[in-house]
Amino acid sequence: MSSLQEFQTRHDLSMEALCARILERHAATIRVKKPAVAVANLARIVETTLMLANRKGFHSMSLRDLTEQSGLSMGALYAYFDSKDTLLMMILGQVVGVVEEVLAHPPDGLANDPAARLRWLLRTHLFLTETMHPWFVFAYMEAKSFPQDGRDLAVGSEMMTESMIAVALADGVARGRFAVPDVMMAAALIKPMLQDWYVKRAKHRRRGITPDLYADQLIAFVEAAVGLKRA
Amino acid sequence: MSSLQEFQTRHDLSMEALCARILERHAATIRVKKPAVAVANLARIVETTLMLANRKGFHSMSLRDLTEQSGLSMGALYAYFDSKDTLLMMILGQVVGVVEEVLAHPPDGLANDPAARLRWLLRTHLFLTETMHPWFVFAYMEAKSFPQDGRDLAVGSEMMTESMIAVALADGVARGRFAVPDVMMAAALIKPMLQDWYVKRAKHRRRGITPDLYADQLIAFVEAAVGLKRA
DNA sequence: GATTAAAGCGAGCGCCCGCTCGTTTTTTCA
DNA sequence: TGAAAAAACGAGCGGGCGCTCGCTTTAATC
Repeated sequence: MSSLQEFQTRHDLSMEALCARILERHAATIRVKKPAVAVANLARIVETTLMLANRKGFHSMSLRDLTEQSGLSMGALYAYFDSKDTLLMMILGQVVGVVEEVLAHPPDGLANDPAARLRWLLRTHLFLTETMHPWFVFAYMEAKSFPQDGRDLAVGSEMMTESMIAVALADGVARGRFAVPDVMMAAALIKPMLQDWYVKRAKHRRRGITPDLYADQLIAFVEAAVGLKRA
Repeated sequence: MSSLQEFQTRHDLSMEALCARILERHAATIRVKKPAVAVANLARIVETTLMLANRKGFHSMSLRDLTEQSGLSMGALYAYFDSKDTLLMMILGQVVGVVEEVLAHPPDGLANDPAARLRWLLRTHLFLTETMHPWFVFAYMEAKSFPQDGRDLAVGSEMMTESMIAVALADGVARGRFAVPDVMMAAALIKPMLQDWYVKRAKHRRRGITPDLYADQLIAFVEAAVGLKRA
């Protein structure tokens, strides 16, 4: 896997596909029976929520804003969630779920090449957050105001990806490919550079940096930092 | 300058000193005449605001929360600001002002040593954000909900520190000390590692990482990444 | 210790919030 | 085609919001 386009053909992360998953997960509480209707409306709701929340914050977005922008009535909204917090948790849960799915299964053939595995991790993370940009901005920026279980979910997800980086680094050190004094610290330094892609995407865009370009530059920067030696 | 303690003796960033500066800046609108009283109450207001806003978001913090936690009445609060947004801008303005002051004046003797200047920038930024931790968390997390001029202020401040890093890198490249393919990109990658110290301080603390330790490790990581050659 | 200015107080105003629920509209299917 | 089921509607509810202002308390001055 090497380009954003390839990544996006491999994984269906369209709004419809993502909302179909949300519907599955919350079938018990969503009152609308016909899946086609439910998915379409969930898509409208989530799309609008991400737009408004990322513009002025989830808490500052009122449900009246949401009805106006989404075209659904107040009553219709409450057929999909039973409180504003539940709406938040639907979105967050989907983000965490996708991260788990996409990152936890690196392709075969990378098991014996820590440098390639690290490259795959960085690139895949960037392509994932690029594809689901507003979702990740939402999860990152609203984390502070999540209910307790949402906080735990988000922190757990963050720790998981960080430790995947750490494992790749440790493997590289063991095989003599990397020179890293403190593996956990290095992983902790790499993570915010990954996150910066979506947190400050407007800035990077303004500078003409594409996801592929950012990936290349980040990988070069990290490989120099961890002292990569040719195999 | 090499340790956090040294930094803190050099710069008075106590709550009182910072609020005295806020008072100066907003003397025109603050209705309380006696400086001693005004500074003391501003300190209570700002301290409480940072605590509540960093816990659950500035917008979710009500002024009634603020009266309860600060011990001041509603009327007393409005002797210091004329709207909740003004309170926000007071804090933000002080953060931006201090960054300007502290970072814009590197000590003499670093002019001809880009590696030392880069080290000084990284260390000083970390020590500054460590000393004013809640202020920086506030400015970073609430940025999205700033009024337009606040956003511009924050973005400008961020760009300034980033370009100071970029200038040091470019100087190093020109003098043959660094090997960096794209100076602006490298600076853009370094900035989020600086910010991670205060954004995720709880995590680093849990791992026993002190500011001095983080500074050492970050500097080592960055110097490897930019290919530092001995002078 | 009286006078006056400074500081502090907090109930109350109008507004908008999240959410409910009786009603209407649309869809389904014998 | 008409009755039942599903979906959508939106005015209205209690309550908390930012903010004001007439009043009380504290401090300074002679």
